[in-house]
Amino acid sequence: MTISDRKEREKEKRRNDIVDAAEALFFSKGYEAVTLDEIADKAELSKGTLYLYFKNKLDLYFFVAGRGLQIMIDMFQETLTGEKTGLQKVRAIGEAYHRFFTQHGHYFQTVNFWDSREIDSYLGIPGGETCHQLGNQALGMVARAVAEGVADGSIRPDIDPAKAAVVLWGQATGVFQLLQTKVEHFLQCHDDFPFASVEEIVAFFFDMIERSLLPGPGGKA
Amino acid sequence: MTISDRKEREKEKRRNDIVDAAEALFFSKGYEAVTLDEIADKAELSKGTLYLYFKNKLDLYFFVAGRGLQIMIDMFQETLTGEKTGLQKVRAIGEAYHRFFTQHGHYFQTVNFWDSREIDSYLGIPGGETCHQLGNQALGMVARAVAEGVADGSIRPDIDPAKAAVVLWGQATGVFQLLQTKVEHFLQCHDDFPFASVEEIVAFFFDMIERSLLPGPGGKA
Amino acid sequence: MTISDRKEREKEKRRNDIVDAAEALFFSKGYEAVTLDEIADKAELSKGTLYLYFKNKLDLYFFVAGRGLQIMIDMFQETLTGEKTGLQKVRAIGEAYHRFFTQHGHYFQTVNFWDSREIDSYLGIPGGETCHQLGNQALGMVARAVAEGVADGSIRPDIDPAKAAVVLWGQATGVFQLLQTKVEHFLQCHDDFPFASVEEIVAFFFDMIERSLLPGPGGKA
Amino acid sequence: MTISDRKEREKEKRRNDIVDAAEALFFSKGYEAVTLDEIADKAELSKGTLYLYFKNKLDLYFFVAGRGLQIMIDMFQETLTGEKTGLQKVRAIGEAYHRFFTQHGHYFQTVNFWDSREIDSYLGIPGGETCHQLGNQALGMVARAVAEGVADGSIRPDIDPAKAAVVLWGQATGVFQLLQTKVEHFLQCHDDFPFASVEEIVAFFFDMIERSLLPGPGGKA
DNA sequence: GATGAATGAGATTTCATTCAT
DNA sequence: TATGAATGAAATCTCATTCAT
Repeated sequence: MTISDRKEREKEKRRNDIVDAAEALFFSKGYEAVTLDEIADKAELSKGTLYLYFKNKLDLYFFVAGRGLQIMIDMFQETLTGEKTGLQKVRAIGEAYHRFFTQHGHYFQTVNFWDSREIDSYLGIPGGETCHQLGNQALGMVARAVAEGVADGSIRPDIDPAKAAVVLWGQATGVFQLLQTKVEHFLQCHDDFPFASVEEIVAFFFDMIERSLLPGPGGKA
Repeated sequence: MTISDRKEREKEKRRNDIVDAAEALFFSKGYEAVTLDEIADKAELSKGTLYLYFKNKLDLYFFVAGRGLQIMIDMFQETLTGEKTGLQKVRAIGEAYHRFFTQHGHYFQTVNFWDSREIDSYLGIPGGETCHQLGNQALGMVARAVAEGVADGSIRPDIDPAKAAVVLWGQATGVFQLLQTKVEHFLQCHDDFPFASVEEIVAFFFDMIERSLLPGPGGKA
Repeated sequence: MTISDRKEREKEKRRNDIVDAAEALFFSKGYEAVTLDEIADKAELSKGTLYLYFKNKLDLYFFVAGRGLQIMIDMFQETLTGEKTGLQKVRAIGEAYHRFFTQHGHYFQTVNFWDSREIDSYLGIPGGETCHQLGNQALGMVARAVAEGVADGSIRPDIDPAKAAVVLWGQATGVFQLLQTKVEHFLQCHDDFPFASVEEIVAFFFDMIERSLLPGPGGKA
Repeated sequence: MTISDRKEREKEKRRNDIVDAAEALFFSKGYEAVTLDEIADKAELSKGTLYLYFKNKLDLYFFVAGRGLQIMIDMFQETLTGEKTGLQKVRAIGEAYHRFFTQHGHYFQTVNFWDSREIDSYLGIPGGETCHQLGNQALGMVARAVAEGVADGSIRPDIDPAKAAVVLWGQATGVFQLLQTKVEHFLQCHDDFPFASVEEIVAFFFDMIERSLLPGPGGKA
């Protein structure tokens, strides 16, 4: 029992060491620029060994993305403690997602990399499956928060939690992605319009979201 | 003059033929799966010749994305004719973007591919520069529509057009991307929540947007 | 004594189990296509354990070949019972070899695999040494039969048994090998010549051999 | 015309250079011990280039075998000039085959390597197809010689040329192969029987063949 | 301009074999 | 003895890109 346990733990540790090495490289050079030889070198292992632990380069990358998703989910979970209305929970998740984006930009990128792939392209790859699970888990948290908000009256009653979760998730991801890839440029080029800071944009985004969820006279006819 | 003009036109035509060939392949197999050999074959040219017209594979892909952006912008422009309030224009652009996504899913994907790249990775590549211009143009159209709305009172006055444009663009793109890559799965897996159809999700999204733009009592303090 | 005997027997049994597993795989997929992982799996052992019983993959294969040689030799021995002239014994061995080829085509192949290797490549490997012994034994049987034939007058007197044994062995092996590897094709492609059945070819071969061994006027000057 | 001709010739030359390099290595170390990197090095080309000219390592090896077969066939053709009876032609081919074996032992080995493979394993590989053609050609020469012998009365009339060709080919190949792989040992180990020299064995073999082909009283009923 | 052969790097994969436990 | 993780070398294959003609 203890022996196989130890083996299991060691195997897990080794896998982790590899992901550590890969992650550092992926973060510093991007997916395409990294070679498996480099990863093997950095992990002080042979290339063949990598293939004992991962199906291929993409699988390895998805494991990094999985880490990112896990960190993100942990941040969500942390933020949900304490008494909160549903709407407050939605906002809390949104802010946690934003903190995740800010504090773990590289992980956000890996998650996005995964997110922008068609499902068929990662189901069947262990790392991809993991991401899939975690992605669903995250979406479920949003949906549950919305449902609570509908139940406790902090969110307007005509909202379908599932629809809302998908839309909220897509919106936030899209906005953050845009900020990540184009932000430098937007803050420079104010030819037509004076562009605001990233923080202002994010604040505006959160305000928009809140408005659209609040109960009020604007209920869809 | 006329000679070099003709040369230029011929060169342009040839470039177009190549993009035609590349586009068909990219659409059917995705960027990575397509080889320049295939493109050269399909264009009935040698591989080396491709490099006379394009800097590299990515450049070629960005030219396809540029076509997509142009189509999208044309759709925007078309929809903006007639008497409309600013809010109606914003909605019209949103709906045109959605039509673009629906009717030109493959182009939407190429545009997204470009969109998810850091600026540095495409400035300096002709195709990338084109995308950059067109992307800015599109964003400008949104900002202008918002500004008009603010001016004509159809959009609440405390909104900054530039911020709003960035946020709106990111939101819509993120939602559509999510629908494109994960939609099949979402429509199947309604374990916790009954997932709605794509149309319902989109409708909900537009409703959210409109709510958040409307003038009303919810004005940010 | 009894303990080490038991150990020995157990070791032998284990070795046999491994050869059983390997044999099945080699027969179905050929030497190169089989991996030691597969063999270990099939034998329900770890890969490392295989190396406690065999020097390497080739050694293991030679053990299979050794089995084949033993079966062949047994078939030779069986066929030599009863009153027979030397020529009849030679023929009997030839027919037994042919039965071996027909009934144990896979073993014939393994034997051939060994046979076509240079001596240096298998001396020093236990399985190879075994094959070597058994091969010599088989050749000796042929030589003895020829010698008997010379003695009893059924084979022409100017024949040297050793030379004849080598030649007969090589001839038969070569013909059978050709039949095994190319037979399907030969029976189809009769463009220039109407190819006969395998049986006819074998019959013709035996007839040739007999003619060349018979005493008669054709004695080499 | 001349341009594409030159290209063709150059391509052929390049292919030949590669085969030259590969041949030298295969001859000195054997198929398995040679790596494609070595071949590329020796040919002063990149490994990728090898794959422009050959499907894989085996294909390359078969091209070497093809050279061997061509040399062999040329030796056959040379020997068939001049007035000869069918039987004399058969013998001449046999002796040429023996010279090929003696003077081009390495080529004989490559040919044998091919010969011992099942047809399915090399059809579909260009080099294998070439070998197949050449092998058939060689066999056809034997069959034709036998047919002539039957026609001119130098070979007994009840012989079927096709059957005889297959059998003769197999016999000779088998005997030579045995001599090549085991000869050193046979000439040493004369425990039971005094082994003769290689030459004597070959002479005996040819004598056997001739006896079995000659017209005479032993005609099969 | 146009060609296509050549490159060189790297992904992917496979495996026999070794070794620490 | 037995294990199975790790190795390291190699085969295979693919491709974007370059370059001599």
